[in-house]
Amino acid sequence: MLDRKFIVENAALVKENCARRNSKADIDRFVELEMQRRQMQQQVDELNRQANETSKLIGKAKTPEEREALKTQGRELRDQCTAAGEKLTALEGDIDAVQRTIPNMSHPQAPIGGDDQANLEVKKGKHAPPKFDFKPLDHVELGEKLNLIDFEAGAKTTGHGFYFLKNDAVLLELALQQYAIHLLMGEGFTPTITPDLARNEVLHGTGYIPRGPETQIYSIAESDLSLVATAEITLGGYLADTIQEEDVFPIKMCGISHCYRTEAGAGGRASRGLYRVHQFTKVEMFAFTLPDQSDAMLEYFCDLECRIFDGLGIAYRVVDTATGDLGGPAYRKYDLEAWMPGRGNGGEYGEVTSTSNCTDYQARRLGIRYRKKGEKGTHFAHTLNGTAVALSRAIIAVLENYQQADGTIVVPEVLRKYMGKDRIG
RNA sequence: GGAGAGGUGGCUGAGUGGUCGAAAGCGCCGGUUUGCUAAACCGGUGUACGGGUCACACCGUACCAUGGGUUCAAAUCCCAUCCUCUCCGCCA
Repeated sequence: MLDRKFIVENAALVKENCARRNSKADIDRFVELEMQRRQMQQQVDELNRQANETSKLIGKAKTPEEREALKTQGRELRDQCTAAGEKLTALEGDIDAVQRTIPNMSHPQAPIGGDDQANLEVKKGKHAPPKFDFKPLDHVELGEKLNLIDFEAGAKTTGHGFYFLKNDAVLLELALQQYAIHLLMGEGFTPTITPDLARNEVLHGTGYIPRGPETQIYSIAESDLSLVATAEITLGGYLADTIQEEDVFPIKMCGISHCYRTEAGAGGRASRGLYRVHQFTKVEMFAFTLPDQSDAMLEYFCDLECRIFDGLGIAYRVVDTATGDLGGPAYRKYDLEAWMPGRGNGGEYGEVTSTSNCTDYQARRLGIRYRKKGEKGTHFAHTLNGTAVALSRAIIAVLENYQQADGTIVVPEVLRKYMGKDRIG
């Protein structure tokens, strides 16, 4: 979330930003509520002060009569204070509700536009899309022919959008994980395997909203836990409510988790096969940085994502995400779209990874702060997240790009040592 | 799952109703002393919000796991929840 003081002092800028980001957040209402809250806070403080003063006098009262009179006065003051405090709490609740709908500010260079049509292609990968001298199949057909993916069984046991990976697809998934993790460890990331569930508070902190009408999140009944939609949630929560020393940054972590998404409202969108599923595995990168490090870290994350797909020998393009398509927490976001020969009519790019600089938007709610040497007070860290490999979509890209005329799949060079074979089928 | 113990500042750990934002020690920062380092000694050292200042200083309020309650007054008493530790059971 944004800083309350910042919103009040820069209401015009925040409004303008909301317009660019398709956000209907009511800034005027926020400012009005916030002014009321400040006033009420002062009132509560003042009443508290008087009540405290009175309490101290009771200890020093000389006569029982004086004592009783002071007690009565104290009781009245506390009652007033409680009443004012209740109003204050109510105001804070209202403010929070509005505040959390206000998106992050946007990078000045992020393309301005209402949706993904306005995304700006900024680069292409090293490899060109493959040319086939046969009609390429899509991953669903390939998965079925080679007995790699079983959607029917997934639907039977769990429901639409679930699947079993089988046989060499299992090795492929594990190989992709290993490939990504080894690469990231070589870059100084601390690898983790995170919990797949998180407290709702942590979800909120990272900008995810469980139990809303359009939530993407599965909640666990009778608890304050939800299944995570990405390890970004748990990794972001890792340093929640801590104050770090300035010199620990940047902190680079990565985490493997399962990711669960309800995909509410996604009906009708391109969603055949593994592309849009309710559960997949992902290797996620995450960084905590100082404010002046986050721009460079975003470029670095993007570069790593490119290296991972260049290494796999898969064609892709990178787009700079338009303001209207940024979501809540991101200040700037790059998506990497890999070439998927089985998609659309004769192949299309499909999003496989995404990296965002969330500046202090998540850190503020999560309470991730740092202290500068020789300075009073604290500052909020910046957080960034990026997909190293989303396994479901990476598997689509590998299967479709590496299919051969004889129906087999060649295993990308970099995965062979992890798979122990160079061909599927 | 059962029984017990406990959650206090960066850490260890006192504190059982007002004089407590909280002793003491450690750590950390500054200083004195000193060939250097160490030791010793002196001083300082939480966070947030608001007021105040050019900026400091300073003032107010809140915070001793979390949420309620009792009381004029709660770290301290009561209730609930969460978490940690030990033992037993169970289990991968």
